[in-house]
Amino acid sequence: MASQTFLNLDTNKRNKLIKAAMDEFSNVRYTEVSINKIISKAEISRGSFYTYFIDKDDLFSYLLEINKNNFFSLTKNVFKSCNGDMRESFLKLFKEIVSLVEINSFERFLKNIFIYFNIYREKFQTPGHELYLYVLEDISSNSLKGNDLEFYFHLFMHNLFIGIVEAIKSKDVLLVSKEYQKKVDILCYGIYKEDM
Amino acid sequence: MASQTFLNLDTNKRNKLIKAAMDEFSNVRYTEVSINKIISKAEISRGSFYTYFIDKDDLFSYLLEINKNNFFSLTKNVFKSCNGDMRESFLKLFKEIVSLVEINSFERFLKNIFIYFNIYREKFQTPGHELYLYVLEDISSNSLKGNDLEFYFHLFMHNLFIGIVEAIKSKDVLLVSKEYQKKVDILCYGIYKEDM
DNA sequence: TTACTGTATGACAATCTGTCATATAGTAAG
DNA sequence: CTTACTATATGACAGATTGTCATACAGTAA
Repeated sequence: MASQTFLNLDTNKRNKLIKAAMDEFSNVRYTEVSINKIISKAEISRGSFYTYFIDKDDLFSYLLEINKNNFFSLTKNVFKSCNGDMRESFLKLFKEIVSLVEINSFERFLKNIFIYFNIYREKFQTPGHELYLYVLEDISSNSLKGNDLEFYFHLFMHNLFIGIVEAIKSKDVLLVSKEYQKKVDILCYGIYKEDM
Repeated sequence: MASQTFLNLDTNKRNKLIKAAMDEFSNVRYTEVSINKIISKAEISRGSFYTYFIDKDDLFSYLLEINKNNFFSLTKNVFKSCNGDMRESFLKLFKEIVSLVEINSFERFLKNIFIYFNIYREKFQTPGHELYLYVLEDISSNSLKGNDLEFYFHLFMHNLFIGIVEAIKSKDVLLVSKEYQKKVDILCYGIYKEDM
């Protein structure tokens, strides 16, 4: 997961590789991402690359890692601005991320994150728990049932991920957005009538 | 998606290829599945393979297709035996599938189905709607809110998939099983207190 | 016998990946 | 200064993979 050698590298050289990798991961499907193309774009030798990273998965997980912080702070801020209400926060998060995707036009990278997340998860740990701890203080659990805040949080977060993928895929963001809201409401209030 | 040429094939020859492909998809990660290995195991030429299928994804989607029916009828039967109750049915489905996985020891294939489902979904349509129509008559919607039965069904189904992946991965089936039940209950009754 | 259609084949070009022996550069010690 | 050591860089190489294509074969209909 990014060798010391890589971290010791001159900033420019390091960024050049990161840039090249981000570009590649943003333009083609994960399966088609070619280390060859990345190293030639970054103008480093094949051998060097393999002293920095073990393989494609390793590189990908590093890219996720360095993008993680943005996501963490976005989440925290949204929760703050919604007074910690789960429903509000996750509705807002969805909107924010969708517009981020539209603006930054690295759909493909996000797509890869979300679509290949399972691959990633097969090898690496998700930072889910870490994220939870990071925003915990900003979540309000007053109006929630039971004692499973972390469980709820992960569930909502997962649902958010799915929603984002759908939004990126379908391009009919409005429809997907409505469906996402429905799902959030189901998670909040359930599908069974109350007098059951 | 399986050319006519392939479908015209002598049954033995066809099954030999299916078997070889199933084996391969059951033993290694999707990314590592090698068409080379499949054709040599099935004793067909490289050229032949490519008159049958376009590429790996195409082959995979065909394998899913021929496994689909088993899943369809399992689902239908479970719904019948649970008098159409969503909660009961999806709890039971989970148990049934988990034990199926244990018995049949083609974990890797199922793993690939579930883990690489997103890849599949990127290219192909899921049979979700078809399945819904197939079991519709056996679903009871009396005690459910609103008018979104199909939406609910997909949501529960998706949740089931996630649960199965987790079960296959973790091997601590008991824990995963409990978490799955929790999720089902959240989908049924929500996380917010009723007097909200 | 001819012509046509459907199917099979494996050599081929174009990749790609991970490794390794070798080279280089920078630094610390004698 | 030079010896020695460590960190880093390199690209050739072996091994594999993929998709294509010209060619061949076989069965059938005219």
